[in-house]
Amino acid sequence: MSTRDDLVEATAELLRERGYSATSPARILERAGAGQGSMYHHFHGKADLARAAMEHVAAVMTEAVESEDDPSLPALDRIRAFLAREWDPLLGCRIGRLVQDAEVVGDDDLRGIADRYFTHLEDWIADVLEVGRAAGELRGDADTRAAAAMVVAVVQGGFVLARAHQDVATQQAAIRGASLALGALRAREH
Amino acid sequence: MSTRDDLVEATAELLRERGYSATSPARILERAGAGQGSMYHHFHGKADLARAAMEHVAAVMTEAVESEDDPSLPALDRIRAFLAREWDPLLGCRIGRLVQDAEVVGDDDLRGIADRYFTHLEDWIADVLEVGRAAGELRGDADTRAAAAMVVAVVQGGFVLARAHQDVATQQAAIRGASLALGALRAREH
DNA sequence: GTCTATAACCGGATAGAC
DNA sequence: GTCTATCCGGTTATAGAC
Repeated sequence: MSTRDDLVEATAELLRERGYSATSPARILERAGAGQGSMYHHFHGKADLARAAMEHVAAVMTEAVESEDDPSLPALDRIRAFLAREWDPLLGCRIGRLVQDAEVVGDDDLRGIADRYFTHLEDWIADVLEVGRAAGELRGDADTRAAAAMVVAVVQGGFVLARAHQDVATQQAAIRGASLALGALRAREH
Repeated sequence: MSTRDDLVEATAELLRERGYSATSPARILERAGAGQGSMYHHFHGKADLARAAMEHVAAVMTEAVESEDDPSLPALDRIRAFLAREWDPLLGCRIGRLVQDAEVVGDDDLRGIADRYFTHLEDWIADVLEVGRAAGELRGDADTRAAAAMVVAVVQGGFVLARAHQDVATQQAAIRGASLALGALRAREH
């Protein structure tokens, strides 16, 4: 693996463990086993390196969600499988966490990565639900965009609660609550 | 108002605007119109001042939620009124935001304030739903703890999405989705 | 109780050798 | 392409005068 890749990898790890502001170039270099010259040769600076790392992480996470999906299942089962994924709540979402950092939100390049990541996820869920509606599985008047936003928000909020409590149980409870509540979208049985 | 109160007030504002790590004592002093000596006279340091500010904010927010509640309404209406409160999503939750900061989570005094704040909120919502179940409004098998965790998580996750998108609409959609989905808890009509 | 001066340290970035 | 030495600015904390 190239020094450049080592730097991106080390940055991604530290972003996950400590967030953006609290991650210093010095620590990145230490973990990557590289000198300062390498970093400033391959990247313009800390923000540029973080941008590369965030883009890598967002691509990996998006790919993971879609590769685990089984489109032959009923829509609600697909969404419930998404909710039931293995999250790592104590570390927080690798993307969502960063967006609470003023430096990240103040940099349109960095925030844009999170923006597009969540937009893609919300669209994907809404599309799955639309398929379910077209198949008659869901109510004709189901608000699929609202439901998709709710699903993504429950996972993200679960991370917040897990970190506050230092305990994974509350995120699991929130996800269970959302899974159960999604039953409200189901078309009435005849 | 005393210098001490000015310091707590200025800290609470900056915590909201910039988070914990990015808030320096120098900025607090500038905003409070005080010198460094005052701060170190009244508090042990930055963490101690933040603790006072977070405790103040958590108390104010808890009080606001409970004072806006109308216990004579049906349970689902009370929870939906909570969800429909005026949030300020672009700034993030004054408590939940801080918990993504490694320095806050690493300090049990600071994290403990967030921990207790959310525990209290989850308990309050679960209690309201229990009242609704006892009154026959909700299904007998409703998982009130899961539903309470979901409600708090949707609000917190909505803050995350609002910041990522720099747009309040997604939080509103998530809240609408949760409000609608809570209908799954309602007892069947006979 | 409040002030200013200063210490000791760490952040991000640059310079220039190899 | 990678290294080390160095700069400048900002951070938290302390000292000691008023």
